[in-house]
Amino acid sequence: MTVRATIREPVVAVTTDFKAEPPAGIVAIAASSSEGASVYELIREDIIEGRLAANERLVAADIARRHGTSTNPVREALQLLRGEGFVTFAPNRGARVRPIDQDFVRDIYEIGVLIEPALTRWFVGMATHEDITELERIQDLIEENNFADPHRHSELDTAFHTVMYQRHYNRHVAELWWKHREVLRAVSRRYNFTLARRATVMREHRELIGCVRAQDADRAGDVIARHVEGSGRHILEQMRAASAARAG
Amino acid sequence: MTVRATIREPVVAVTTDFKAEPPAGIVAIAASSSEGASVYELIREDIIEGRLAANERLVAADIARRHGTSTNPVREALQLLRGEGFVTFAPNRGARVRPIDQDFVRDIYEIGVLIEPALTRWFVGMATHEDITELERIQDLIEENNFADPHRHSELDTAFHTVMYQRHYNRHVAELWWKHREVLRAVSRRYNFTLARRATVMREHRELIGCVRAQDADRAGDVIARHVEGSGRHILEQMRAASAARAG
DNA sequence: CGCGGATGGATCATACATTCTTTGACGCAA
DNA sequence: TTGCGTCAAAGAATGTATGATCCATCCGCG
Repeated sequence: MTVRATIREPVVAVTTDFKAEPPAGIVAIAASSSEGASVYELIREDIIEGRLAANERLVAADIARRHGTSTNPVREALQLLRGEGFVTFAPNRGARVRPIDQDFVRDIYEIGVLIEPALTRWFVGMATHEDITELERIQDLIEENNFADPHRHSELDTAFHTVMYQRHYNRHVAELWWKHREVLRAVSRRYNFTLARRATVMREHRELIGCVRAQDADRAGDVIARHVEGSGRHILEQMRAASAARAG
Repeated sequence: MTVRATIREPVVAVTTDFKAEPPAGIVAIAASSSEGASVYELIREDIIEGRLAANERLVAADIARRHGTSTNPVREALQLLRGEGFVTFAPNRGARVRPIDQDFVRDIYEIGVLIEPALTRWFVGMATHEDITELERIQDLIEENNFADPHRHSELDTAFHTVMYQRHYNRHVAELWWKHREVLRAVSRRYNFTLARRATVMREHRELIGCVRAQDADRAGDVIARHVEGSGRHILEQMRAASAARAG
């Protein structure tokens, strides 16, 4: 939350500095107003981060008061979120938070398993020498960080995949990937990486680079499928563990 | 447009009567109000049907006047459409129609090629004898109609696929499929089926039923991939032909 | 248990303030 | 004359405020 306040100052993008950004062409839905953080973003964050309980009612007037605006922008933000699937509406009964539960996460990562291999296969056929160098550079940074700074890992990991997908001709698929990626990133922020998962991530990234270098698109697709599948399962396991801990 | 006026009367759903409906659990975003046709639906139809030109500006006040409402519901509808990808926004410059062009259609059907095989494979493992009977019944009706009534074919064809996907556990994927299906259906309404395509559709549907009966999930997935791919290419070809005709 | 009012809130209609974009007229300079 | 920058006015987007109306839910009363 407080981080947002500092965002206004011009961030000098050093080449080694990674900030998770949508692949070019995908307009971060972002603020429609001049304000740094739109109501839309605030509500969305609250939902994904779990600050709003599942199925909690979203009363327009309350939200407006809380964020110091009127109901009109709030209602528009809620409609936007509805279109994106984060909020459900019942006629004349207003909006509710769509639960970001295990089913939701499973649904999301399964879509990733279906589409990322296709994106990856395409990338293998389009990769330049510079792309491979960039992938290796990022992977070096990932290993250098070695999960010490979770947030940095998340940014680097996203950058790794963005290098592969950002130029894909199918902007819808790329956008689909990006939206799902954001959700999973937010959810996984709540948990830590197991040692097993850390090792697997490193191995699979290196294996992937090898496939790209060897121009083996099909194997790259398989690796990515395994990678995404494993990532999703890992998050699900963490969620299960956490809910089991809460329960008893 | 005038058709909408009759929608209010209760449609008695005879079993042999097919009306394309979203798979259970998918709330047709539909009206938030009591009105039969919400502003949302009207704008959406206008975009998909091509009545609104690509990149045309969507001025809230105009739309409100045209539909006899105030700007408030219109703005919400536009945000909803933004979330669904039918409308693009530029800060302080309002909304524009996202072009439903060849690239758009290609993007959409490619997503279908990626996800429908997974849905189908799952269905093969879950299909009951009743499901197969239902598929055959629908296919019989399709062949009986034999493309004579294009609208009826569209409804039946959608029903065929809905039988397979409607019970899938991953509601996100099912919803994704449904949304894309609706778009493709609307676009393809503008064109006719070639004779070649008609034959292929029949053959693939029958082949698919055979796979389900034989419990061959992988082959069913392959058939569906080919089926969706072919369907997408067919629409694209029609669009190309039409635009070539316009141009020259 | 069922019914009727009370209440909260959704939905919509207006009206208006503010800010941004666009556009075209105008004037100055090459 | 032509090109270009300036600037004011119009057109819209965006946000605020307020009231009307309708619907869902709750609560007390019979």
